[in-house]
Amino acid sequence: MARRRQSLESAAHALDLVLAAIAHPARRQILLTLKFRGGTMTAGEIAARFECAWPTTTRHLKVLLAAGLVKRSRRGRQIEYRVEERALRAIHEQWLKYFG
Amino acid sequence: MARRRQSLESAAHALDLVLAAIAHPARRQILLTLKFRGGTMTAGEIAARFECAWPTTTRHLKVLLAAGLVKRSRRGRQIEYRVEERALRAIHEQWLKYFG
DNA sequence: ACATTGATTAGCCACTCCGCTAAATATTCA
DNA sequence: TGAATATTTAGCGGAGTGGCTAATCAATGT
Repeated sequence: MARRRQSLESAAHALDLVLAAIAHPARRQILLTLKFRGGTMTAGEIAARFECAWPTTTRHLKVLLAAGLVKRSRRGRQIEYRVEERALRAIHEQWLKYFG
Repeated sequence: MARRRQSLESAAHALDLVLAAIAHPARRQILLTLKFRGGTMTAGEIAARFECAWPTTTRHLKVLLAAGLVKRSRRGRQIEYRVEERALRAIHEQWLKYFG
């Protein structure tokens, strides 16, 4: 039962991370851009498409990463980010579905 | 076309308000509580169910109100809040549907 | 080894958010 | 009118967010 409680708490925390992540328009835009362009882009490609400075984009990516909304992997000198749409399902599964 | 652009911008802004509103766990809890208890509660009933001080709850309600997620109406000395589930649909209609 | 390219981390600053308490604003009732 | 009740508004303070520039790390090519 303690385990059950803990897993519920983790789930709640996960939802929290996801909803906090998508609360910022720039991060939603990053996810959409990734999705629209085949699901995978390098950090540079992403940064190039946004007005804000590269380090700012990096930080947004870090928030998305912490929420599980993107994964990354190094590819030579570049780092590839791919969108993890699965993580978005928590929004419905853990919250939205309770409403009509 | 100017009108079209403006309406898109308003929609984007509306989505922004909704997502910012539900980013906070207390506000999600308020919406769930409202829903669970028949959709309508007075400010006092809501405040009584939360640990934070009454003015804090009032401010959360204000954020939800600005996002269109609740409506309120005075009922004698009390103020009734009701959940507006319709506003939640923007999440799917204007963003989530673009993902798998 | 060294320079170059790709990306992150460090650190600063302005602003917002969210908790609180105290004061103000309805509305009802005596 | 004045007291009591229900709720909001004002205003403070600490913590977090998000923008920036400068510095750093990692991988490649010469």
